[in-house]
Amino acid sequence: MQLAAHPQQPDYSPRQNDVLDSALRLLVDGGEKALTTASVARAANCSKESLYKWFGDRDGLLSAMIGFQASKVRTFDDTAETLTAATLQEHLVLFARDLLEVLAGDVSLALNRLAIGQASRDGSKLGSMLQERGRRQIGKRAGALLEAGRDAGLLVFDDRDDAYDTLYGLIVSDLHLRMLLGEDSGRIVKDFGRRAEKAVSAFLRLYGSEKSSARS
Amino acid sequence: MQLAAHPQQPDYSPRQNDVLDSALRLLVDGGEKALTTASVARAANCSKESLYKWFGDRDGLLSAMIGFQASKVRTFDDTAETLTAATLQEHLVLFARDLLEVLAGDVSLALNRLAIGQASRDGSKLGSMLQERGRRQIGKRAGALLEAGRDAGLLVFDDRDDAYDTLYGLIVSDLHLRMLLGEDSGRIVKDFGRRAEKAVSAFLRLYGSEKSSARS
DNA sequence: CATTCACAGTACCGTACGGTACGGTTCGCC
DNA sequence: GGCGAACCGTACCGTACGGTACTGTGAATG
Repeated sequence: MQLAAHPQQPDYSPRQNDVLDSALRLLVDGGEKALTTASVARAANCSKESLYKWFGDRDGLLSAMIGFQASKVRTFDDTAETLTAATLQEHLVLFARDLLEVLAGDVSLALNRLAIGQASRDGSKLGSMLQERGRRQIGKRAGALLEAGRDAGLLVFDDRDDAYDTLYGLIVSDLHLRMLLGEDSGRIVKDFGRRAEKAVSAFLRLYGSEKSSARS
Repeated sequence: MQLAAHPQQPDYSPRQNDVLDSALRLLVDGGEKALTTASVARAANCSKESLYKWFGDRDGLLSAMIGFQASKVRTFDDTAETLTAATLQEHLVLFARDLLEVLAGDVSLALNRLAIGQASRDGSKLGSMLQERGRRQIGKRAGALLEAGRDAGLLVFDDRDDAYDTLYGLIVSDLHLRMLLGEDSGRIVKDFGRRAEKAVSAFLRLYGSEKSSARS
């Protein structure tokens, strides 16, 4: 479990990180409407003037929040050992569970709602930022895993992105969107473990070589 | 292509439908921020007072917009004929294409963004409304198709919802979310036909009986 | 001690929006 | 013609928010 080092990026001071933490908390609790500059300043015990000095304007604050949160997601590579059919499946299930946990997280949902809300505005790089630092990053982990599986003769596919797209769809389907829409959490079965296993099982039936016999 | 008759619902007068149309147009063009009561009134050549009389308040207008749009989606059942392996595949591909077209539609994207933006607020039934009238409705069509396929011995599954969930994931994956995030449309391959075929092919490999030989 | 810097706290400004009230106009009805 | 309902256009009100300016304060620096 290693924090991903992001060489680029301005990177903020500890004090500013605290402020961003407060802002994220505020966003999670009350949605975008609750995220006013005044309320952020009050929650973080700082002045509005400092907010504007550090982040430029409100959009700058939002971008900083996304970048800050992204800097905290772990991107650990776990494909050191040589893969067997069993370990490949295990790693895939682990990946699927992690993906579902991340997508279902409070902060992730709040930030995605925020970015989607801003998507209609022209400039707003929030969407692409989230896309780049979120899905792309976790996708790299999956991509490495898939290629390792292919190198071990356990998976068969031409295009890695296609395979990953299929895997993602099998794991998530429209669950993410339903959560974003605020569907009563009671109706969403939180059994991510079972869902992950089923998705991986289906994926292996589609892309597994005959060498990897996956029985449900 | 038959309009679905929705017996329930208040249903608005033609004049009010025109207003809702203008409001949707406004939402599509400028996002939620552009959807002020004043701008709606101006675009629809009506008075704000009438808006408040007809829809109660701003939230009532938003709800009415969703209900209005949902009343326009066609839900035609096309499973009259007896299914063969070829026609089943054909119908599934048609369904997949329609689904993608609907999800990629301007109005659909705008309304989903709106509902997601409001999801953090407590009350806001917008999310469940969209869910109920959108996905549920089109899901009924898919469900009927899947069960017809099973009755014809072409598909094998225990739980219809599980099968539909898989089909949906294979078709859409995270494409919907990426569009909602406003990903540069240039990067999204608009080749829905090809995507639909690949998804259905994978689905048939997973759920098709040996009776239905699907070659890619 | 004097100076400077970073910052909190607060007051302030302009604007924009949700919602309401009112005058004027059209249309149907008696 | 007289009357009322529906409704448009606009003016209006209260409030909330983004952003700026100002004052006070504590800590570092010389």
